[in-house]
Amino acid sequence: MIKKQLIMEKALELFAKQGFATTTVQQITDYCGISKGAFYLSFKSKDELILALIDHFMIQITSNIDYIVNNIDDDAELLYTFYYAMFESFHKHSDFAKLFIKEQSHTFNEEFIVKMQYYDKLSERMFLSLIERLYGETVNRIKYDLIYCIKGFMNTYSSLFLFYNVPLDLKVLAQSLVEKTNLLARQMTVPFISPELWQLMEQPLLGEVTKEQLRNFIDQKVDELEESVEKESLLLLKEQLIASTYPQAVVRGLLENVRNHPECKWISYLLRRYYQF
Amino acid sequence: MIKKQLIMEKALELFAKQGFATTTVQQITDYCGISKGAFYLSFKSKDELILALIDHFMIQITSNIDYIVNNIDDDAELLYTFYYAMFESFHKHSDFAKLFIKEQSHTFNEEFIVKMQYYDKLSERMFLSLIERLYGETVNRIKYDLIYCIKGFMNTYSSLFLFYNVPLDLKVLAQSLVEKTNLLARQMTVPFISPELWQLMEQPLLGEVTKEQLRNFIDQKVDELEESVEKESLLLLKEQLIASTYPQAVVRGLLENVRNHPECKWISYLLRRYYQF
DNA sequence: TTGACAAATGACTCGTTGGTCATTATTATA
DNA sequence: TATAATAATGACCAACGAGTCATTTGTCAA
Repeated sequence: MIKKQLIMEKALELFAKQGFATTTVQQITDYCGISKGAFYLSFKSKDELILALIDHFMIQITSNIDYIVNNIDDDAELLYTFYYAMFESFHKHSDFAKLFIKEQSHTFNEEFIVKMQYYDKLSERMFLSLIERLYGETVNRIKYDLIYCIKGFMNTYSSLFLFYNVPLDLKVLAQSLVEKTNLLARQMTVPFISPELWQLMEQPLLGEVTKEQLRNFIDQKVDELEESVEKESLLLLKEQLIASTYPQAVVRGLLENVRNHPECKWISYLLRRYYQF
Repeated sequence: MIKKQLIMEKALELFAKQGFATTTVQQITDYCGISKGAFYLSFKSKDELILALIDHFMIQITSNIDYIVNNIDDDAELLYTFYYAMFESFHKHSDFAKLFIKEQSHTFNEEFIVKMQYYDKLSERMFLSLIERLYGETVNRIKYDLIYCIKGFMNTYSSLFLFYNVPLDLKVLAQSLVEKTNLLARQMTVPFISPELWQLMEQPLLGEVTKEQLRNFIDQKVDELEESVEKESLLLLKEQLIASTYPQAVVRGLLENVRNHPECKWISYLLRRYYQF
């Protein structure tokens, strides 16, 4: 388990620097100070490694942002905090962000493409719910364009500080993007992306998670965990899924217990969405 | 010469579909109906091929846009026409656009990176001169942010129609982006990219072409060309570089002769910049 | 100390692919 | 037609790198 983490860390460094295809398994294992065979004890293949990396960090980032956004009551702060948290994440995990941007369009591995599309749609959804909450009905006609503008901002501004070594003033960046977004949201009148166009692009729909899937996820995680508050909380949350016995406050508390454990972020995110907290 | 073109066309198709790394030389030659050896009569390596493709199309697109923008007098139309021409180019050369987006970050080949940075800076320059012409002094503090917004728009909106098979209404798209750009240009007050930050990122400066370089370019092109008006015009333009004997009108005329020949677009673009037409 | 089990090693296999070159086909010239 | 020059071919080579597996090393309970 520790070995796996070591490989992921070291590999990420190399991938960010050289790209996935040009980094050999040998390089990774040399850099880790382990043998090539040891690599294949932790990962079935080189592809599985990058898939694991993507999941690991996207889960971390997505669920973190989602939590932050859902715990801000004041709409005036919302957008600012969102941008701030987003770029803070990219900055903190800059190696991952580089990898993610560089490898955005690996055409070969089917599973990889599906995964990327999944997270792309996921973030679009996040943007959309943010927009709807902030501007409500008034932006109905232009909301899909807003999503794309936000995506554009994220893209260009993040590659700016990722690939040039420039100092990064997160506060100004967030402020600046808040202003841009507000200007567009409040005054744009000519949308390009109509609801129909949007639907055309929604083809590979983002499925909802079922109760059974959630239970499986929890079972899996529980096996990997040591005895701890997190593990106990997860087990209780599983009980709750089967037969809801606890009041909402308890469920929220249990989720809070679990939220900060890096291994549980994804599950806690899914559960929060499931319970619509 | 014809063979080279055939290879470029067919290879572009395959690259757009499968990516550069996963397309083998064998696949390319099979698709062209020629032998593997024949490939290496036209290109020294597989890398040289992609470099040639990038140059070929970027020159085409860049010089075309530049020409259009420089031949519009009415500022009211300018931005619209710019966006329209830009996306029309991407649409027309969609295979190239796909390749370009997909391979934006090949870390391995040094020459490739330099080339991409060069064209990136080139387009930034184009955006900047457009912005300065349209909005003048008033946008001085926010002009670099405007560049990045435009880059962001180009990026997200083009991948939208490149990778999803959706119908494309160029007019609405251009209109929509014009509105967005105008809104931002006229009301943005919080820039993120300060002049100093901009300078930090300008490190690999875009060199000016010298008279000698231009003469070399022309000599090279002249050798490749059949007897034609274009060839004669180029020779005269070379004379003019050495000892300027003709009035401006003549030079302009000569450039006009050369402009539409696909092989001469780049030179005509460089000359126009040199003479500041 | 021993022996059973698990973890780790790295030499090796094997498929792939960019690039070469001796040979053959084609065209131009005398 | 003969000869030279040029174009084209595809079998072959060498390098590389993902993944395997027989063997060694380490661990721990009896």
